[in-house]
Amino acid sequence: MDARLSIGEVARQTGLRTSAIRYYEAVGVLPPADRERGQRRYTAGTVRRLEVLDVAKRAGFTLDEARVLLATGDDGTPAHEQIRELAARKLPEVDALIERATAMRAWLSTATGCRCESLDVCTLFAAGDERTPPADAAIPSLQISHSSPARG
Amino acid sequence: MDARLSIGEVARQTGLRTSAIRYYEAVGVLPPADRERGQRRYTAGTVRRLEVLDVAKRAGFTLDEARVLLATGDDGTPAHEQIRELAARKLPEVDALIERATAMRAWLSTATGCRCESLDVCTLFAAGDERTPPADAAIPSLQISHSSPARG
DNA sequence: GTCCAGCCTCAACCCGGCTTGAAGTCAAGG
DNA sequence: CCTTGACTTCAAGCCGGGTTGAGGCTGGAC
Repeated sequence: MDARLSIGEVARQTGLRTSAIRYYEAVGVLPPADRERGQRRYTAGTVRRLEVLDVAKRAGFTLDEARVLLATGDDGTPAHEQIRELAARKLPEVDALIERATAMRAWLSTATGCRCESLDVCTLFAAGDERTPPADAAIPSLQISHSSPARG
Repeated sequence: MDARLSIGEVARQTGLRTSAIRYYEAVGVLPPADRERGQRRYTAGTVRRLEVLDVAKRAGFTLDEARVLLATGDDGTPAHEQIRELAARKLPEVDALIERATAMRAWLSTATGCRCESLDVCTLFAAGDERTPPADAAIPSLQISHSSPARG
């Protein structure tokens, strides 16, 4: 169960490079691994965490945020407090991502069939308000309510 | 209609910084703008493109790919050929993104309620095969078919 | 006539997220 | 023995996607 995996084996199982795994340790996303004659030894739990990390990254989490997701106390207790906080913050973002990705998907699949002549006419680029598209409301317009990009 | 917007107005309408807009021009995502006494002048079309760009970026497109989406000939003709190609390539990726984001969403919303004691027990971190979760199949496990990360 | 806002260019910098390379350790195998 | 391969550290480099700052022009208000 704690089959003491080498970094190479973890890399193979996760599809990551060893350099990335070391990097994750260096920046604190993974806890310092146990050493056996100087070499890192991992367990299946690490592989699970790296899979969670993979999904989290693809869902738009930074490594910094992912750190919270993967953080546990010395006893292996997940940091539920912080996870709940993070979750509350990120849920709307993930929802927005899904909404946008879905719009993009529709747009792309429409795009594969579009043959119109000019941008001014192309419903793919129609804006909601400035140039009303040809009443053909079935075409996704990529106009999603967007709170203008949060900028520092 | 081609209301000759200044870069500042475009920035206001899109929520971008002027530096970003100039950068997009520099890297070819936007075509070189018309100049009026040295200053860039845009039309509503540019604002539309920048909105498309925004969605595309959030759906995981790089600027390089977005360039294709926004590319038009001198006549304003969308580059449908390339858009179709790109769409065909990206659709599965966008689908995967949606799938993952949806899983993440479910996970996060489960996470807000989880109170278990240890990682080994926490179903949030359960792997599909090594440790079967407590038969409670309603809990999202973040185990999504994943083609291992494409690495150069 | 001088102040200001808003634009211009260009080079430099920054940040996140790794990768790469040099130099060294260690265990097993021929 | 000596090589091979997998590991170690550390510093430096790279890429995407911008931001920042210096130095300068321009046009309108006071």
